[in-house]
Amino acid sequence: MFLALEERLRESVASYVSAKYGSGAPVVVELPRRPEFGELALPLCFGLAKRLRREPRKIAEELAANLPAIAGIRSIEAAGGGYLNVRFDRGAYALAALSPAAAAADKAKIADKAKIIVEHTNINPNKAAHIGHLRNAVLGDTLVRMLRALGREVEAQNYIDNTGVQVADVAAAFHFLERRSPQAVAALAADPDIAFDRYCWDLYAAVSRRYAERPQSLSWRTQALSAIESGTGELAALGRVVSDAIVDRHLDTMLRIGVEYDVLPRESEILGLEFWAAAFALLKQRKAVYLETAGKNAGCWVMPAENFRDAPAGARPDRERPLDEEAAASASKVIVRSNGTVTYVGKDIAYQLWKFGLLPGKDFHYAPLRRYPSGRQAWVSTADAGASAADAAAPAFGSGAEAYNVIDARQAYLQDVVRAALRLLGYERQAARSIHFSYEMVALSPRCCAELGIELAEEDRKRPYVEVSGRKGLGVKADDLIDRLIDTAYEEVRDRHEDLSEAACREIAEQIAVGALRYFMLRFTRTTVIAFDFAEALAFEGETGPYLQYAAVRAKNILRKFEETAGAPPDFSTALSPQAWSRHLDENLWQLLLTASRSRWAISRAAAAGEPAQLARHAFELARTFSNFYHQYPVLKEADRERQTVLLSIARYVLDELKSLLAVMGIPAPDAM
RNA sequence: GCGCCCGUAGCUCAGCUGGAUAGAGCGCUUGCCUCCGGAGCAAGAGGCCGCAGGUUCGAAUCCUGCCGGGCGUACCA
Repeated sequence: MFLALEERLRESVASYVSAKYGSGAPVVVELPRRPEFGELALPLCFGLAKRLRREPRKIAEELAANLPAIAGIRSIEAAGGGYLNVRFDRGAYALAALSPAAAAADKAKIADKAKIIVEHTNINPNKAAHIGHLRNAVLGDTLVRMLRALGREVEAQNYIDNTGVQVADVAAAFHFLERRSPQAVAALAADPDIAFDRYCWDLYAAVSRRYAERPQSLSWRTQALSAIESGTGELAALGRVVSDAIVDRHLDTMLRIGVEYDVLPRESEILGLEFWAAAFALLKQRKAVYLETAGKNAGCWVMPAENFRDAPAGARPDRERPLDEEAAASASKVIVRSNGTVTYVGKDIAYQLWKFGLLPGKDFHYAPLRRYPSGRQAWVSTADAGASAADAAAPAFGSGAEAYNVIDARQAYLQDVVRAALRLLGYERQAARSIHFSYEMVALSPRCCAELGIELAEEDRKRPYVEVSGRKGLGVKADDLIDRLIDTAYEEVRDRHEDLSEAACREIAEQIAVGALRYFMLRFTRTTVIAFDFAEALAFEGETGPYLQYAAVRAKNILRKFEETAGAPPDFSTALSPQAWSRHLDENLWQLLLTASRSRWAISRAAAAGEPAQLARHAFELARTFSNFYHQYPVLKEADRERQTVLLSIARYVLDELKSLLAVMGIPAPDAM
């Protein structure tokens, strides 16, 4: 609704201005900073002023007087130093916003049908998920939901690095430290009394300590790594048992917060089905990599640094000291190690190529992994063509037109290397559409460390925050945080609802916990380091998920109580005339309705900016405006029937829009709180 | 050293492609239940937007240089 009108305004003004002043510049439309300034503002006269060498205010006045009428817009006036303030025809706008046609018209405008692949979560399957992984999953899942809400086809992929060092370390720990067989570990993983992911969390920290204390035990890692890569032997079997069981736990954890995946491509298949071999052949053929013969990288296949660094120091003429050979070698990126095994970057290059359908003749086989309660089916890659019945039924994964890689900012360097590989292979367009959707880490605040009883090293004590480290076992586990959120919410719900059963309270508490957690992760822009603090994460008041949920509950209550006492409400889309709207639509009501009507605009703006936090902000603004309305307008006590219908229809409309915003953020809308 | 990110109210953060009087939440102070549940509403105090230059009619926003802080720069991912 809002989007359509904004579009119409932009086009109309642009064509008039280009005809009158010959300016082809795109017309920028912004939200006025104060409501008195109208619904939209055009700052274009400032730009015109320069070209025309006239005062912006004068141009604005001229435009305001001469612009042709635009349907749905009541007035355009000059304001301030040269703004054009635009006011809508409120009655007509309200009527249109509430009509089912408005929503349908928005949905019909799907710009692009091409498939988008969003890769997120990507947790090493060797230990329990922690809060950093939650940020990744919430950002990724919200991105998926935003794009889907805008009508795009989106494939959610969760890449499983089941052949890397981290899994090798835990496999080695079971083998060498605990002397357990794959069968014994499988039994451990199946034991309902043992949280296997937590068990591995501790074991991973233990083996890392062991490496630090006795470096010679690092040979365990080497043995495990090569066993896993060849796929044979006890250590390889351990690796499989560990990673499969942990992946299952991760899916459980993520499902708790409403995160689902379409497909889990695994690194074992990148290797086993020779995706990597095919990619390596391409890289060699294009001379994107070469075999280093001297220096510290001797025996490795490397990619020279100038391919992925825009301005290497040696290439800059203003630098007096050019890069010497030693430095050049150390800046190169090793793709294949001297022992012949491939690094993560190499495997990721193969994966990215597959995502864009650039490995001819290569595809995974698939096996069904789990069916979500929502009905969505998750698949996992497999090398085994034997499961052919299911395999044949699997959707066509991969071959996307665009890929978002939700990966934390610390991996920017590796992402640059992967993109450089695409470019070197001649896939310039795909490289440009392989987007590193980066975000800063979640660290632990000093207070949080104190609360967890973590003893900090001397140098860490002075820091503003401490990095989470799986290797050190330092962090807050995702499930622990979710449990605490539920417990805290449960106490609150219990206090407020003596009428509800324990199970009902529990369900509401879970919804509140998810709302609190997801909103917490979304409030921050992607470039902000979150210094995690329990007090902040567990807050349910102010700008929090539960505040938004509470606004929805209040709207539901109004409508429910109305129905209980007065029967079915009228059809709001037809019950009121534009005149009726104009009679009752005061400034507050108008601002509320207007804010609600901007939800789709907010989604597309947040998607375009790649910043889910903007969406969170908008949803909060809507909830806040509604809370004010709730307090100020006693809907059920309203004696004037027509006025009551206006109020009710606004409540209905806000509820619908708020629910759709919550859904895009993956936040449940409880019936009661 | 080089690259990227951050520095805005006591604290935690917004501020969209430069635009109108710099915003929110928490905390603090003060009001508000004859109520559709207060996880709320209203009001108030609180800001050399790190510093210094520059570009511009106009800079929290763009450029340069400093000063703090973080991350990266692995044959880990």
